[in-house]
Amino acid sequence: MLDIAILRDDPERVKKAIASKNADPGLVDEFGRLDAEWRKLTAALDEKRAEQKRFSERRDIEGGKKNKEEIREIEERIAGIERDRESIWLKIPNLPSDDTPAGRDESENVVLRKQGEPRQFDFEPKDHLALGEALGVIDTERASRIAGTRFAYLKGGAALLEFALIHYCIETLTNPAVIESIAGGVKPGYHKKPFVPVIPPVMIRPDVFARMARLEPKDERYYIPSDDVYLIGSAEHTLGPLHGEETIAEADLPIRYLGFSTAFRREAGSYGKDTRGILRVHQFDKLEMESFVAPEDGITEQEFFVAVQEYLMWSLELPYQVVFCCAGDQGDPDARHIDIETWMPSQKKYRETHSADYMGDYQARRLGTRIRRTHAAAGKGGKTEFVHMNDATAFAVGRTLIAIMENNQLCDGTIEVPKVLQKYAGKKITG
RNA sequence: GGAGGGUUGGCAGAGUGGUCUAACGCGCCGCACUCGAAAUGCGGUUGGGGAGAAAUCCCCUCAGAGGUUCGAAUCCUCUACCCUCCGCCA
Repeated sequence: MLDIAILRDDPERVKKAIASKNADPGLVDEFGRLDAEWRKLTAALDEKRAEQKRFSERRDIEGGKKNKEEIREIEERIAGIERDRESIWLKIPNLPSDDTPAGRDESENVVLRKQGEPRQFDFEPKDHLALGEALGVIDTERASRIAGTRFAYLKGGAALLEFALIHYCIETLTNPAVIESIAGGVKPGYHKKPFVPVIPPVMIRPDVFARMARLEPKDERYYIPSDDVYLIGSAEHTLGPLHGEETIAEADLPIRYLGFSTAFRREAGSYGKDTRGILRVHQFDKLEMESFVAPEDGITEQEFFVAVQEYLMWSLELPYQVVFCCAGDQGDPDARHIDIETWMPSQKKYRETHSADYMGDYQARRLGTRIRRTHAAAGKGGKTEFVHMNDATAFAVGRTLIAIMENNQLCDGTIEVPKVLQKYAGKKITG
Protein backbone atom coordinates (compact mmCIF):
# COMPACT_ATOMS: atom_id res chain seq x y z
CA MET A 1 0.00 0.00 0.00
CA LEU A 2 1.39 3.32 -1.12
CA ASP A 3 1.85 6.26 1.26
CA ILE A 4 -1.31 8.37 1.01
CA ALA A 5 0.77 11.55 1.38
CA ILE A 6 2.50 10.85 -1.94
CA LEU A 7 -0.81 10.15 -3.65
CA ARG A 8 -2.21 13.45 -2.43
CA ASP A 9 0.85 15.65 -2.81
CA ASP A 10 2.14 14.49 -6.16
CA PRO A 11 -0.40 12.46 -8.12
CA GLU A 12 1.31 13.29 -11.41
CA ARG A 13 4.52 11.66 -10.25
CA VAL A 14 2.61 8.55 -9.17
CA LYS A 15 0.79 8.37 -12.51
CA LYS A 16 4.04 8.48 -14.43
CA ALA A 17 5.70 5.95 -12.15
CA ILE A 18 2.95 3.36 -12.23
CA ALA A 19 2.51 3.74 -15.97
CA SER A 20 6.14 2.64 -16.25
CA LYS A 21 5.12 -0.56 -14.45
CA ASN A 22 2.32 -1.12 -16.97
CA ALA A 23 -0.36 -0.19 -14.41
CA ASP A 24 -3.28 2.09 -15.28
CA PRO A 25 -2.50 5.74 -14.35
CA GLY A 26 -6.24 6.40 -14.32
CA LEU A 27 -6.29 4.67 -10.93
CA VAL A 28 -4.63 7.73 -9.43
CA ASP A 29 -7.32 10.12 -10.70
CA GLU A 30 -10.03 7.76 -9.50
CA PHE A 31 -8.35 7.62 -6.11
CA GLY A 32 -8.10 11.41 -5.94
CA ARG A 33 -11.79 11.83 -6.70
CA LEU A 34 -12.86 9.33 -4.03
CA ASP A 35 -10.38 10.71 -1.51
CA ALA A 36 -11.70 14.27 -1.88
CA GLU A 37 -15.23 13.00 -1.31
CA TRP A 38 -14.11 10.93 1.66
CA ARG A 39 -12.38 13.89 3.28
CA LYS A 40 -15.45 16.08 2.89
CA LEU A 41 -17.74 13.51 4.49
CA THR A 42 -15.24 12.70 7.22
CA ALA A 43 -15.11 16.32 8.32
CA ALA A 44 -18.91 16.42 8.46
CA LEU A 45 -19.07 13.15 10.40
CA ASP A 46 -16.45 14.27 12.94
CA GLU A 47 -18.47 17.40 13.61
CA LYS A 48 -21.65 15.39 14.16
CA ARG A 49 -19.88 13.02 16.50
CA ALA A 50 -18.50 15.88 18.58
CA GLU A 51 -22.06 17.16 18.83
CA GLN A 52 -23.28 13.75 19.95
CA LYS A 53 -20.81 13.82 22.82
CA ARG A 54 -22.16 17.15 23.95
CA PHE A 55 -25.72 15.77 23.89
CA SER A 56 -24.72 12.87 26.09
CA GLU A 57 -22.84 15.11 28.51
CA ARG A 58 -26.00 17.16 28.93
CA ARG A 59 -28.04 13.95 29.26
CA ASP A 60 -30.16 15.35 26.39
CA ILE A 61 -31.79 12.13 25.35
CA GLU A 62 -34.11 13.57 22.70
CA GLY A 63 -31.41 15.66 21.01
CA GLY A 64 -29.06 12.71 21.05
CA LYS A 65 -31.61 10.43 19.44
CA LYS A 66 -32.17 12.81 16.56
CA ASN A 67 -28.49 13.54 16.02
CA LYS A 68 -27.69 9.85 16.07
CA GLU A 69 -29.87 9.28 13.04
CA GLU A 70 -27.99 11.94 11.11
CA ILE A 71 -24.72 10.28 12.07
CA ARG A 72 -25.94 6.93 10.74
CA GLU A 73 -26.85 8.51 7.44
CA ILE A 74 -23.38 9.97 6.92
CA GLU A 75 -21.74 6.79 8.11
CA GLU A 76 -23.53 4.80 5.46
CA ARG A 77 -22.43 7.16 2.70
CA ILE A 78 -18.83 7.07 3.91
CA ALA A 79 -18.72 3.29 4.13
CA GLY A 80 -19.32 2.86 0.41
CA ILE A 81 -16.83 5.52 -0.57
CA GLU A 82 -14.25 4.18 1.81
CA ARG A 83 -14.56 0.70 0.35
CA ASP A 84 -14.15 2.00 -3.19
CA ARG A 85 -11.21 4.18 -2.24
CA GLU A 86 -9.50 1.27 -0.50
CA SER A 87 -9.91 -1.10 -3.40
CA ILE A 88 -8.41 1.44 -5.83
CA TRP A 89 -5.64 2.27 -3.36
CA LEU A 90 -4.60 -1.37 -3.12
CA LYS A 91 -4.41 -1.68 -6.88
CA ILE A 92 -1.81 1.08 -7.10
CA PRO A 93 1.60 -0.64 -7.17
CA ASN A 94 4.76 0.53 -5.45
CA LEU A 95 6.85 3.15 -7.24
CA PRO A 96 10.09 2.03 -8.91
CA SER A 97 13.30 3.40 -7.38
CA ASP A 98 15.01 6.26 -9.21
CA ASP A 99 17.72 3.96 -10.54
CA THR A 100 15.35 1.29 -11.87
CA PRO A 101 15.87 0.99 -15.64
CA ALA A 102 12.94 1.98 -17.84
CA GLY A 103 11.41 -0.76 -19.97
CA ARG A 104 8.18 -2.57 -20.71
CA ASP A 105 9.18 -6.20 -20.15
CA GLU A 106 12.05 -8.54 -19.37
CA SER A 107 13.65 -7.98 -22.76
CA GLU A 108 14.67 -4.54 -21.49
CA ASN A 109 16.29 -5.75 -18.25
CA VAL A 110 19.87 -4.59 -17.80
CA VAL A 111 22.76 -6.99 -17.21
CA LEU A 112 24.90 -5.42 -14.47
CA ARG A 113 27.75 -7.95 -14.42
CA LYS A 114 28.72 -11.49 -15.29
CA GLN A 115 30.72 -13.93 -13.23
CA GLY A 116 32.38 -17.10 -14.54
CA GLU A 117 32.65 -18.37 -18.10
CA PRO A 118 30.18 -20.88 -19.54
CA ARG A 119 32.10 -24.13 -19.81
CA GLN A 120 33.18 -25.42 -23.22
CA PHE A 121 32.13 -29.07 -23.46
CA ASP A 122 34.13 -31.56 -25.52
CA PHE A 123 30.97 -33.67 -25.75
CA GLU A 124 27.30 -32.88 -26.28
CA PRO A 125 25.97 -31.92 -22.82
CA LYS A 126 22.68 -33.48 -21.74
CA ASP A 127 19.91 -31.66 -19.98
CA HIS A 128 19.20 -32.25 -16.28
CA LEU A 129 16.27 -34.59 -16.90
CA ALA A 130 18.22 -36.87 -19.27
CA LEU A 131 21.04 -36.93 -16.73
CA GLY A 132 18.72 -37.44 -13.79
CA GLU A 133 16.73 -40.22 -15.42
CA ALA A 134 19.85 -42.08 -16.51
CA LEU A 135 21.22 -41.87 -12.99
CA GLY A 136 17.81 -42.74 -11.53
CA VAL A 137 17.74 -39.61 -9.36
CA ILE A 138 14.90 -37.65 -11.00
CA ASP A 139 11.60 -39.33 -11.78
CA THR A 140 8.90 -37.15 -13.31
CA GLU A 141 7.10 -39.98 -15.05
CA ARG A 142 5.95 -41.80 -11.95
CA ALA A 143 5.39 -38.47 -10.20
CA SER A 144 2.92 -37.44 -12.87
CA ARG A 145 0.99 -40.68 -12.42
CA ILE A 146 0.81 -40.09 -8.68
CA ALA A 147 0.51 -36.31 -8.32
CA GLY A 148 0.07 -34.96 -11.85
CA THR A 149 2.30 -33.08 -14.26
CA ARG A 150 4.97 -30.73 -12.98
CA PHE A 151 5.88 -32.89 -10.02
CA ALA A 152 9.00 -34.97 -9.48
CA TYR A 153 10.63 -37.48 -7.23
CA LEU A 154 14.19 -36.51 -6.30
CA LYS A 155 16.01 -39.64 -5.25
CA GLY A 156 19.44 -40.78 -4.11
CA GLY A 157 22.14 -38.36 -5.17
CA ALA A 158 19.69 -35.60 -6.13
CA ALA A 159 18.07 -35.76 -2.71
CA LEU A 160 21.48 -35.74 -1.05
CA LEU A 161 22.48 -32.75 -3.13
CA GLU A 162 19.39 -30.89 -1.95
CA PHE A 163 20.23 -31.54 1.68
CA ALA A 164 23.82 -30.52 1.00
CA LEU A 165 22.69 -27.17 -0.43
CA ILE A 166 20.46 -26.58 2.55
CA HIS A 167 23.14 -27.47 5.03
CA TYR A 168 25.78 -25.38 3.28
CA CYS A 169 23.49 -22.38 2.98
CA ILE A 170 22.47 -22.39 6.63
CA GLU A 171 26.05 -22.84 7.75
CA THR A 172 27.19 -19.94 5.58
CA LEU A 173 24.48 -17.43 6.45
CA THR A 174 24.69 -18.06 10.18
CA ASN A 175 28.48 -17.68 10.17
CA PRO A 176 29.36 -14.28 11.71
CA ALA A 177 32.75 -14.05 9.98
CA VAL A 178 31.30 -14.75 6.53
CA ILE A 179 28.43 -12.30 6.96
CA GLU A 180 30.75 -9.63 8.30
CA SER A 181 33.00 -9.96 5.29
CA ILE A 182 30.11 -9.90 2.78
CA ALA A 183 28.48 -6.91 4.51
CA GLY A 184 31.79 -5.08 4.70
CA GLY A 185 32.26 -5.61 0.98
CA VAL A 186 28.96 -3.88 0.27
CA LYS A 187 29.66 -0.92 2.51
CA PRO A 188 32.39 -0.56 5.11
CA GLY A 189 31.00 -1.17 8.59
CA TYR A 190 27.57 -2.26 7.32
CA HIS A 191 25.41 -4.37 9.67
CA LYS A 192 27.14 -7.72 10.20
CA LYS A 193 24.32 -9.51 11.97
CA PRO A 194 23.99 -13.13 10.79
CA PHE A 195 20.71 -14.70 9.75
CA VAL A 196 18.37 -16.57 12.06
CA PRO A 197 17.26 -19.83 10.46
CA VAL A 198 13.48 -20.24 10.39
CA ILE A 199 11.06 -22.94 9.36
CA PRO A 200 7.84 -21.00 8.74
CA PRO A 201 4.26 -22.16 8.19
CA VAL A 202 3.50 -23.12 4.59
CA MET A 203 -0.15 -22.12 4.90
CA ILE A 204 -1.35 -18.56 5.19
CA ARG A 205 -4.64 -16.82 5.80
CA PRO A 206 -6.15 -14.78 2.99
CA ASP A 207 -6.13 -11.48 4.88
CA VAL A 208 -2.44 -11.76 5.74
CA PHE A 209 -1.61 -12.81 2.20
CA ALA A 210 -3.38 -9.69 0.93
CA ARG A 211 -1.48 -7.45 3.34
CA MET A 212 1.74 -8.82 1.88
CA ALA A 213 0.40 -7.80 -1.55
CA ARG A 214 1.13 -11.37 -2.66
CA LEU A 215 -2.38 -12.85 -2.82
CA GLU A 216 -2.71 -11.79 -6.45
CA PRO A 217 -2.62 -13.34 -8.94
CA LYS A 218 -4.96 -15.78 -7.19
CA ASP A 219 -4.72 -18.17 -10.15
CA GLU A 220 -1.14 -18.81 -9.14
CA ARG A 221 -2.05 -19.85 -5.58
CA TYR A 222 -3.24 -23.13 -4.16
CA TYR A 223 -6.31 -22.62 -2.00
CA ILE A 224 -7.82 -24.98 0.58
CA PRO A 225 -11.50 -24.04 0.90
CA SER A 226 -12.30 -26.31 3.84
CA ASP A 227 -10.04 -24.21 6.05
CA ASP A 228 -9.90 -20.94 4.11
CA VAL A 229 -6.10 -20.96 3.77
CA TYR A 230 -3.64 -20.68 0.93
CA LEU A 231 -0.39 -22.56 0.39
CA ILE A 232 2.57 -20.20 0.24
CA GLY A 233 4.55 -19.69 -2.95
CA SER A 234 7.65 -18.70 -0.98
CA ALA A 235 8.83 -18.56 2.62
CA GLU A 236 8.73 -14.78 2.10
CA HIS A 237 4.95 -14.96 2.35
CA THR A 238 4.93 -16.09 5.97
CA LEU A 239 8.25 -14.50 7.01
CA GLY A 240 7.22 -11.00 5.94
CA PRO A 241 4.17 -10.81 8.23
CA LEU A 242 6.12 -12.22 11.20
CA HIS A 243 6.26 -8.82 12.92
CA GLY A 244 2.91 -7.48 11.78
CA GLU A 245 1.30 -5.01 14.22
CA GLU A 246 4.59 -4.80 16.11
CA THR A 247 6.87 -1.89 16.84
CA ILE A 248 10.52 -2.92 16.71
CA ALA A 249 13.16 -1.00 18.67
CA GLU A 250 15.70 0.53 16.31
CA ALA A 251 18.49 -1.13 18.31
CA ASP A 252 17.11 -4.56 17.34
CA LEU A 253 17.57 -3.88 13.61
CA PRO A 254 18.39 -5.35 11.25
CA ILE A 255 16.30 -8.48 11.72
CA ARG A 256 17.49 -11.09 9.23
CA TYR A 257 15.78 -14.42 8.67
CA LEU A 258 16.79 -17.36 6.54
CA GLY A 259 13.60 -19.30 5.90
CA PHE A 260 13.44 -22.81 4.55
CA SER A 261 10.18 -24.04 3.13
CA THR A 262 8.47 -25.86 0.36
CA ALA A 263 6.96 -23.46 -2.19
CA PHE A 264 3.70 -24.21 -4.00
CA ARG A 265 2.83 -22.71 -7.36
CA ARG A 266 -0.02 -23.51 -9.72
CA GLU A 267 1.88 -22.21 -12.75
CA ALA A 268 -1.38 -21.12 -14.32
CA GLY A 269 -0.79 -19.57 -17.70
CA SER A 270 2.54 -21.32 -18.22
CA TYR A 271 1.08 -24.27 -20.13
CA GLY A 272 3.62 -25.65 -22.54
CA LYS A 273 6.42 -23.54 -21.06
CA ASP A 274 9.40 -25.31 -19.51
CA THR A 275 7.50 -28.57 -19.37
CA ARG A 276 10.58 -30.76 -19.32
CA GLY A 277 12.18 -31.70 -16.02
CA ILE A 278 12.04 -29.71 -12.79
CA LEU A 279 12.69 -26.13 -13.92
CA ARG A 280 9.05 -25.19 -13.45
CA VAL A 281 7.17 -27.41 -11.01
CA HIS A 282 4.23 -27.09 -8.63
CA GLN A 283 6.27 -27.90 -5.56
CA PHE A 284 9.88 -27.08 -4.77
CA ASP A 285 12.01 -26.25 -1.77
CA LYS A 286 13.56 -22.87 -1.29
CA LEU A 287 15.81 -21.03 1.13
CA GLU A 288 14.70 -17.45 1.36
CA MET A 289 16.20 -14.38 3.01
CA GLU A 290 13.91 -11.79 4.55
CA SER A 291 14.92 -8.71 6.46
CA PHE A 292 13.62 -5.70 8.30
CA VAL A 293 15.77 -2.56 8.33
CA ALA A 294 15.59 1.18 8.91
CA PRO A 295 14.53 3.14 5.81
CA GLU A 296 17.99 4.58 5.21
CA ASP A 297 19.41 1.04 5.01
CA GLY A 298 16.81 -0.37 2.60
CA ILE A 299 18.78 -0.27 -0.63
CA THR A 300 22.09 -1.21 1.00
CA GLU A 301 20.35 -4.22 2.49
CA GLN A 302 19.17 -5.28 -0.95
CA GLU A 303 22.73 -4.91 -2.27
CA PHE A 304 23.85 -7.00 0.68
CA PHE A 305 21.33 -9.70 -0.22
CA VAL A 306 22.62 -9.72 -3.80
CA ALA A 307 26.16 -9.98 -2.48
CA VAL A 308 25.12 -13.01 -0.40
CA GLN A 309 23.55 -14.59 -3.48
CA GLU A 310 26.69 -13.95 -5.50
CA TYR A 311 28.87 -15.38 -2.75
CA LEU A 312 26.82 -18.57 -2.75
CA MET A 313 26.82 -18.96 -6.53
CA TRP A 314 30.49 -18.01 -6.86
CA SER A 315 31.43 -20.60 -4.23
CA LEU A 316 29.50 -23.26 -6.17
CA GLU A 317 31.56 -22.17 -9.20
CA LEU A 318 28.50 -21.68 -11.36
CA PRO A 319 28.51 -19.05 -14.15
CA TYR A 320 25.85 -16.38 -13.56
CA GLN A 321 24.85 -12.86 -14.42
CA VAL A 322 23.26 -10.16 -12.29
CA VAL A 323 20.28 -8.46 -13.88
CA PHE A 324 18.59 -5.20 -12.91
CA CYS A 325 14.91 -5.74 -13.74
CA CYS A 326 13.27 -2.85 -15.57
CA ALA A 327 10.13 -1.13 -14.28
CA GLY A 328 7.82 -3.18 -16.50
CA ASP A 329 9.22 -6.47 -15.18
CA GLN A 330 8.94 -5.49 -11.48
CA GLY A 331 6.42 -7.05 -9.13
CA ASP A 332 3.66 -4.79 -7.79
CA PRO A 333 5.10 -4.35 -4.28
CA ASP A 334 8.69 -3.92 -5.51
CA ALA A 335 10.59 -0.66 -5.57
CA ARG A 336 13.75 -2.30 -6.87
CA HIS A 337 14.13 -5.75 -8.31
CA ILE A 338 17.37 -7.59 -9.10
CA ASP A 339 17.67 -11.12 -10.47
CA ILE A 340 20.50 -13.58 -10.73
CA GLU A 341 20.42 -15.78 -13.79
CA THR A 342 22.55 -18.89 -13.98
CA TRP A 343 23.98 -20.50 -17.09
CA MET A 344 22.04 -23.55 -18.22
CA PRO A 345 24.15 -25.47 -20.78
CA SER A 346 21.21 -27.46 -22.21
CA GLN A 347 19.40 -24.24 -23.09
CA LYS A 348 22.54 -22.30 -23.90
CA LYS A 349 21.20 -19.35 -21.95
CA TYR A 350 21.01 -17.79 -18.51
CA ARG A 351 17.85 -18.63 -16.55
CA GLU A 352 16.50 -17.01 -13.41
CA THR A 353 17.57 -18.78 -10.24
CA HIS A 354 17.40 -15.93 -7.72
CA SER A 355 15.58 -12.69 -7.20
CA ALA A 356 16.04 -9.88 -4.72
CA ASP A 357 13.11 -7.58 -4.03
CA TYR A 358 13.24 -4.30 -2.14
CA MET A 359 9.78 -3.27 -1.04
CA GLY A 360 10.48 -0.10 0.91
CA ASP A 361 7.56 0.42 3.31
CA TYR A 362 4.93 -0.79 0.83
CA GLN A 363 4.25 -4.07 2.65
CA ALA A 364 5.04 -2.78 6.14
CA ARG A 365 2.33 -0.11 5.92
CA ARG A 366 -0.49 -2.66 5.71
CA LEU A 367 1.22 -5.19 7.93
CA GLY A 368 1.65 -2.52 10.59
CA THR A 369 5.34 -3.24 11.19
CA ARG A 370 6.99 -0.16 12.67
CA ILE A 371 10.27 0.82 14.18
CA ARG A 372 10.81 3.12 17.10
CA ARG A 373 13.80 5.43 16.79
CA THR A 374 16.06 5.49 19.80
CA HIS A 375 18.75 7.90 18.73
CA ALA A 376 18.24 11.61 19.07
CA ALA A 377 20.99 12.38 16.57
CA ALA A 378 18.72 12.93 13.58
CA GLY A 379 15.99 14.49 15.68
CA LYS A 380 14.01 11.27 15.33
CA GLY A 381 14.24 10.04 18.91
CA GLY A 382 11.14 8.19 20.10
CA LYS A 383 9.39 8.55 16.73
CA THR A 384 7.89 5.57 14.97
CA GLU A 385 7.93 4.90 11.26
CA PHE A 386 7.37 1.95 8.97
CA VAL A 387 10.14 -0.57 8.64
CA HIS A 388 11.65 -1.26 5.23
CA MET A 389 11.55 -4.82 3.96
CA ASN A 390 13.65 -6.91 1.62
CA ASP A 391 13.31 -10.46 0.45
CA ALA A 392 15.61 -12.52 -1.71
CA THR A 393 16.28 -16.08 -2.75
CA ALA A 394 19.22 -17.80 -1.08
CA PHE A 395 18.71 -21.03 -3.04
CA ALA A 396 15.75 -22.14 -5.09
CA VAL A 397 16.84 -25.72 -4.60
CA GLY A 398 15.38 -27.28 -7.75
CA ARG A 399 16.83 -24.75 -10.15
CA THR A 400 20.19 -24.82 -8.41
CA LEU A 401 20.22 -28.61 -8.74
CA ILE A 402 19.62 -28.22 -12.47
CA ALA A 403 22.50 -25.77 -12.76
CA ILE A 404 24.86 -28.04 -10.83
CA MET A 405 23.88 -31.15 -12.76
CA GLU A 406 24.14 -29.58 -16.19
CA ASN A 407 27.27 -27.52 -15.59
CA ASN A 408 29.15 -30.23 -13.71
CA GLN A 409 28.29 -33.25 -15.84
CA LEU A 410 31.04 -35.54 -17.08
CA CYS A 411 31.03 -37.40 -20.38
CA ASP A 412 29.96 -40.62 -18.65
CA GLY A 413 26.81 -38.98 -17.35
CA THR A 414 27.95 -38.71 -13.74
CA ILE A 415 28.04 -35.37 -11.95
CA GLU A 416 30.82 -33.76 -10.03
CA VAL A 417 29.64 -32.26 -6.74
CA PRO A 418 30.84 -28.66 -6.18
CA LYS A 419 33.78 -28.57 -3.75
CA VAL A 420 31.92 -26.72 -1.00
CA LEU A 421 29.18 -29.36 -1.01
CA GLN A 422 31.41 -32.41 -1.06
CA LYS A 423 31.62 -32.78 2.68
CA TYR A 424 27.82 -33.24 2.73
CA ALA A 425 27.15 -35.11 -0.51
CA GLY A 426 30.39 -36.83 -1.52
CA LYS A 427 32.52 -36.09 -4.56
CA LYS A 428 30.28 -37.37 -7.31
CA ILE A 429 26.72 -38.30 -8.16
CA THR A 430 26.78 -41.67 -9.83
CA GLY A 431 23.20 -42.72 -9.33
C1' G B 1 -14.02 -32.38 18.21
C1' G B 2 -15.90 -31.09 23.64
C1' A B 3 -15.70 -27.89 28.35
C1' G B 4 -13.94 -23.62 30.82
C1' G B 5 -10.89 -19.06 31.30
C1' G B 6 -8.65 -15.01 28.73
C1' U B 7 -7.08 -10.78 24.90
C1' U B 8 -6.42 -3.15 27.70
C1' G B 9 -0.74 1.63 25.04
C1' G B 10 6.58 -0.21 23.60
C1' C B 11 6.29 -3.64 28.29
C1' A B 12 3.71 -4.75 32.75
C1' G B 13 -1.00 -3.90 34.73
C1' A B 14 -5.77 -1.38 37.12
C1' G B 15 -10.42 -0.44 35.42
C1' U B 16 -17.76 -4.38 35.31
C1' G B 17 -22.87 1.83 31.80
C1' G B 18 -21.76 8.66 32.75
C1' U B 19 -14.88 13.97 34.49
C1' C B 20 -11.92 6.76 30.97
C1' U B 21 -9.94 13.05 28.32
C1' A B 22 -7.68 4.90 30.49
C1' A B 23 -4.60 4.81 37.06
C1' C B 24 0.22 3.34 39.09
C1' G B 25 4.89 1.48 37.41
C1' C B 26 8.80 0.31 33.86
C1' G B 27 10.79 1.67 29.29
C1' C B 28 11.38 5.56 25.78
C1' C B 29 11.93 11.05 24.27
C1' G B 30 13.12 16.17 25.74
C1' C B 31 14.96 19.67 29.28
C1' A B 32 17.69 20.95 33.90
C1' C B 33 21.94 19.69 36.95
C1' U B 34 27.16 17.68 35.03
C1' C B 35 33.53 18.37 31.79
C1' G B 36 30.66 13.94 30.38
C1' A B 37 27.71 10.13 32.32
C1' A B 38 24.99 7.83 36.26
C1' A B 39 21.64 9.26 39.91
C1' U B 40 17.94 12.94 40.64
C1' G B 41 14.17 16.55 39.26
C1' C B 42 10.60 18.60 35.74
C1' G B 43 7.83 17.86 31.31
C1' G B 44 6.29 14.59 27.39
C1' U B 45 5.09 9.61 25.46
C1' U B 46 -0.70 4.25 21.85
C1' G B 47 -1.55 4.39 16.94
C1' G B 48 -4.37 6.48 12.90
C1' G B 49 -7.40 10.38 10.58
C1' G B 50 -9.86 15.31 9.48
C1' A B 51 -10.13 20.93 9.45
C1' G B 52 -6.69 25.19 9.52
C1' A B 53 -1.65 29.78 6.84
C1' A B 54 -0.58 28.84 11.86
C1' A B 55 -1.64 28.60 16.95
C1' U B 56 -4.87 25.10 17.69
C1' C B 57 -9.40 22.40 17.47
C1' C B 58 -11.95 17.91 16.42
C1' C B 59 -12.84 12.48 15.29
C1' C B 60 -11.59 7.26 15.57
C1' U B 61 -8.72 3.51 18.21
C1' C B 62 -9.17 -1.06 24.92
C1' A B 63 -8.10 -8.43 19.72
C1' G B 64 -11.54 -7.79 14.98
C1' A B 65 -16.59 -7.05 13.04
C1' G B 66 -21.60 -5.98 14.17
C1' G B 67 -25.48 -4.61 17.83
C1' U B 68 -28.10 -2.24 22.37
C1' U B 69 -27.93 2.95 24.57
C1' C B 70 -28.54 10.06 24.76
C1' G B 71 -23.79 7.70 26.62
C1' A B 72 -19.76 1.30 26.06
C1' A B 73 -12.96 -0.84 27.73
C1' U B 74 -17.49 -2.20 30.66
C1' C B 75 -23.85 -5.14 28.23
C1' C B 76 -25.30 -8.56 23.74
C1' U B 77 -23.93 -11.45 18.99
C1' C B 78 -20.36 -13.44 15.71
C1' U B 79 -15.11 -14.23 14.35
C1' A B 80 -9.88 -14.78 15.32
C1' C B 81 -6.10 -15.83 18.59
C1' C B 82 -3.97 -17.40 23.53
C1' C B 83 -4.21 -20.50 28.13
C1' U B 84 -6.14 -24.97 31.04
C1' C B 85 -8.56 -29.73 30.95
C1' C B 86 -10.78 -33.97 28.06
C1' G B 87 -10.64 -36.63 23.25
C1' C B 88 -7.71 -37.75 18.85
C1' C B 89 -2.84 -37.76 16.93
C1' A B 90 3.31 -37.63 14.62
